[in-house]
Amino acid sequence: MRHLIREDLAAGRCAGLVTRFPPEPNGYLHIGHAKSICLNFGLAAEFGGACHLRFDDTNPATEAQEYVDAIQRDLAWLGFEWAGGVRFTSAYFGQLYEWAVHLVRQGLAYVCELPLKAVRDYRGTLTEPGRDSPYRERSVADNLRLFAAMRDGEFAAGTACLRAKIDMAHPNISMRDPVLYRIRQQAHQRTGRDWCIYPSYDFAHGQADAIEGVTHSLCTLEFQDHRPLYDWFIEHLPVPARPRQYEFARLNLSHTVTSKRTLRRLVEEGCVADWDDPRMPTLAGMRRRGVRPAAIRRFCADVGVARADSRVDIDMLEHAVRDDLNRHAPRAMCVLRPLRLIIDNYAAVAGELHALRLPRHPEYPEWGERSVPFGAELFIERDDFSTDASLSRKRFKRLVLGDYVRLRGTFVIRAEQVRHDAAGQICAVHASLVPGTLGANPPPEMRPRGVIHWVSAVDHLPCRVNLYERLFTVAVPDTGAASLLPQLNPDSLIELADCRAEASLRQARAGESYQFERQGYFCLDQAGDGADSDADAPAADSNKKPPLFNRTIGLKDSAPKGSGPKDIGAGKP
RNA sequence: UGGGGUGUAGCCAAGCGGUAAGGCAGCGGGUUUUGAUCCCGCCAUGCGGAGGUUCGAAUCCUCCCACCCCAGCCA
Repeated sequence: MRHLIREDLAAGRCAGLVTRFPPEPNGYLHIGHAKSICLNFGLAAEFGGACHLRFDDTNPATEAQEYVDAIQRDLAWLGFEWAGGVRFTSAYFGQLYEWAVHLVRQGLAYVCELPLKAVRDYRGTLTEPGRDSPYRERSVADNLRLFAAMRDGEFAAGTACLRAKIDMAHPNISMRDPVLYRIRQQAHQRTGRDWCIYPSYDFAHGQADAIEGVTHSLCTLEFQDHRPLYDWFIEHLPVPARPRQYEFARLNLSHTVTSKRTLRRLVEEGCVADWDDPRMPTLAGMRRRGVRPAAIRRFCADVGVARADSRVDIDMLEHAVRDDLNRHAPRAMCVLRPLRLIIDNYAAVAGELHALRLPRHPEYPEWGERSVPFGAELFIERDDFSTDASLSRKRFKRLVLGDYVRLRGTFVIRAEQVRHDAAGQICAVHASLVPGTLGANPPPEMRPRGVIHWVSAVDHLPCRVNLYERLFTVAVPDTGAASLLPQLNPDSLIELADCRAEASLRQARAGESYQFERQGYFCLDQAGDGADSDADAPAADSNKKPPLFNRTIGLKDSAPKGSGPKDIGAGKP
């Protein structure tokens, strides 16, 4: 793509570079759009050009203001600024109409009154040529009069349309007298009732590009067949510029879908809560989930732009998200499934120690420290404790009765005994601190099996946590299936209601990301509209009900198979 | 069996006649008070296939094969 542009610039085919991102406001932006956005805006920035935002709103039947608002929000969030104001194809309806009349005058367009089904029949098939419409040879005068009548609402929808007169036997089907204008007795969200005829994509897109001075109109592969038509209009119309269309492959991602149609199905069939459900690959969903815009931009850069159909492994996206968060998320501790830990020799060993100062980020001391309450009564992860002493140290690097483990940031402890409740469930573990192990290693015989995280049982933030995983279990979802349900991951959302976060998280702001050590990246849930600015977003403790943290993504887990945190545990709640 | 495209590692992707970049995944090792991060190493005698041109071919030519898109008054 770069090569093409450099060539065009070098050959003097255009003075500068102008691109455009042309969404139709009929759905939310998703990760696939992000690729196009990064390409269009990125190229413009790289070549010192401009990129326009233009809503391709030529079909009032499916479009709505809700989407134009959401799209602008997502674009701004992603970090791109469009040149000039927001543009709309609908703003060019007047000019487009005049150009249609121009074609009629040139004898290059005619009003066709064939019913829809007949138009299809006359078009021929992939291997057979089409036949001329019986209305094809109408006089210019008749066509002028009829087209005006169309505009004036004298035809019912579907009874007439304006077609270009090109070649019904053309091997490229999109050149077989394509429709320029069709009748829609429908109010448009921007032009209201001004029009009852609307231009087709083919007739509107290239001309809108020309009006705006777009030099490189980048679109996806499926429009390749339309390029001759795009050029035909530009050649036959007195347009002010000669934009050119270039195509690239759209983004396909494994384990998810990137089609607005299927995304809509997920919402409408209740598979997810809404367009901004954190499991959705929409920009709104990913934002809610805690993905930062930089991660999406990085991912798009990693993926590259080519003309070969491909499907990118979602691992690549997840890597970009983790890599970005690793460098930007402060660390904290949070116990998801609490198990009480009582330290019997606390006073004797720790004395008056009631809090610890731990770094916000182990690699960036300049980020400062946070205070973490510490004491004789803590919570640890249920999955981090086992009474099974036969578990090997290599396989289970956590707390086992009679063995040692490091409490992250503090002492090494030894598990002494367990207490059970009336139902026979483990309800508490008694442990002892190993003296002299605060900031120092114990003698070899007391080597801890590993490091576990913890939270003070008396001073912490009770909270809820939503764990998200891939929406689809299959790498390549069948979007045509009667029901999407069988392909969905039943564990794509796990809601935990009784979690305990360290006290410093009371200061967390909506949308802010943290790494909960040993677990993953989480962010305080935010209103789905993305309107919160950091300044006035509510803090985690500002609400009555326990705050909700969304897991953006788990830490990479290299535990040997069958021994990972998810595979082994003392019990689930 | 019309037209338009595309084939480089498990997945993306550079390469544009001079002897196969990079990333993801995977594997092995080191560091580590996160089974994370970080660091080191391995991972295409091979570029869809077969011929040909050339001192030299993933790059040029020929033929073949596979896959994708097009028959909306959607975009």
